[in-house]
Amino acid sequence: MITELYLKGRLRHGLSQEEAEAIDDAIDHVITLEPREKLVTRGEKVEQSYYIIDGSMMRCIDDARGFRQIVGLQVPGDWVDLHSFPMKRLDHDVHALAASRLAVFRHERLQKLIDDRPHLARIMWFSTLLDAAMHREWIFRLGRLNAEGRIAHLICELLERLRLVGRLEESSFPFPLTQQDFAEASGITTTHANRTFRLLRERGLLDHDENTREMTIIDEQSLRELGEFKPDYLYGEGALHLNTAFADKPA
Amino acid sequence: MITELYLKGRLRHGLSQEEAEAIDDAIDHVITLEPREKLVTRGEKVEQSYYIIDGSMMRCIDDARGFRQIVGLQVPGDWVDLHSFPMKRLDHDVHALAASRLAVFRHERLQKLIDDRPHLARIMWFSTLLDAAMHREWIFRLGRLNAEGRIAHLICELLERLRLVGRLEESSFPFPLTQQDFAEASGITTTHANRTFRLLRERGLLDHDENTREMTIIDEQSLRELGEFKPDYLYGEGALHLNTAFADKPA
DNA sequence: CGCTGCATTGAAATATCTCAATCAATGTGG
DNA sequence: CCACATTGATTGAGATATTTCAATGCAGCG
Repeated sequence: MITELYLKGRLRHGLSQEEAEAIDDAIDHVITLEPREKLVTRGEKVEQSYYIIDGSMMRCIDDARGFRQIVGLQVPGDWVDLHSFPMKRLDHDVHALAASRLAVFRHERLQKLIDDRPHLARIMWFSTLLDAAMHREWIFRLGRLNAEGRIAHLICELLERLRLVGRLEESSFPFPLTQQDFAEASGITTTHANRTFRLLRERGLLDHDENTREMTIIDEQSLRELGEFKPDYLYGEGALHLNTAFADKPA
Repeated sequence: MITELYLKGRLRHGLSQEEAEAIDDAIDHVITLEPREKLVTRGEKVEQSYYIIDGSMMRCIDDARGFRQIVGLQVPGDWVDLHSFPMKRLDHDVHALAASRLAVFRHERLQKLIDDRPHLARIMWFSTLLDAAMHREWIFRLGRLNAEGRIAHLICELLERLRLVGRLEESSFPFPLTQQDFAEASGITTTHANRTFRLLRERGLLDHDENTREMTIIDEQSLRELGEFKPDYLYGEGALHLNTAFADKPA
């Protein structure tokens, strides 16, 4: 199954086998992207949405001087821009981070998919609401935390999301973000992001391999405290058993 | 019509008369709130959603020390927490700002409403996506703008949203936010918000009546430049010959 | 080799926060 | 009517966080 990670750890049990297959069948084709390749430009009219099979993407808005604010990061199992299906255009750009493989869904095809299956329409609605919940948490992160907290929170979020879809091996941080990316996602300068990482290193919360350039998370618990990270917003349900809205009626 | 402002200036033309009436008919009852009254608490399980007939609301997340981050503001014509319909609980608190009148929709009733009318389901999906677009713009606002820009941007957004639903008379700012509220929505301290307002006043962009405590917007154009405000993310009709998603198929 | 991209550091400038205090308007109880 | 508490706006002075600008180092790569 190409879309096997969709909502994994969240509502996967709310999808019947038949529905899951119907989603897979609705794929138009699969594309691959180079690292950092641009996929969609703000304002463009779009006719299809993308689902991440493998890789990672970012969504960003540029300021007047051309500096970038990352407004969202997407991992395997996420739709990059499902909201463009109802909206028909995006209010932000979309780029690949790592080399990525995406499933392309034409909106026309999605329309048919949900015409036949109202339950799938609500599943898809639900996944765009998870994005919105993450947006709100990012507003909190930028509005209330200092540089250390912002970076700690972001790391915790990514760890948790990768864990949910089973893409987290060991404790090394498997996400292709440079310090500049962290800065652009955290509303701080690259210089300051660098100094912040040094602080986190000095406190023994994480480490950075000089050679492989890979980050290792040493003390996730302390990072959570520093970033005031509570993962409930990633589930849309708090405890999985609370959400019976969709689990009740698989198909 | 109680919900006559719903999506006004946006997709109102995408709603047929019959659909608009069906929404009104789905109202369970109407409640009123005192200024600053709390409506929903983060994490609570909810069985209904609220639509603002009159008044204004805020959505907020508290930090570890109990300080508040406002993550969203709602005006007449908005749903406060439509996302709780698919999500079943909220990741943030909801409070009234001004005295408000809300229409209450039981989820059960909403379910019936959209079971019969898939087009309405998509309309409601669309309105939660508008919220998400505003969230993204707030991430940009907090991440890339300084205090002046953040406040200017917020003022511009509220002016534009009130204009869209026809609730903007003259140039005075008709929104019951204190300087502390502005601070809590902008990731700055109240003290600094105060100094920022003084700056904006000294530059002649706005004014503040000592007696009535009312703010007057003098130079909206300059505020837009300062806040790098581009209203496209609000998906208003004016900017939106592109959005034909729902206009195509009113019922 | 000499690129290029990314990480790193220093020093000075600036934005913002913290804490403490004052003021004006409003509302309350007596 | 006054005394008093409350709320929101305002200000000052010093501390701190973050930015800016400029420079260096290091690794991979053609």
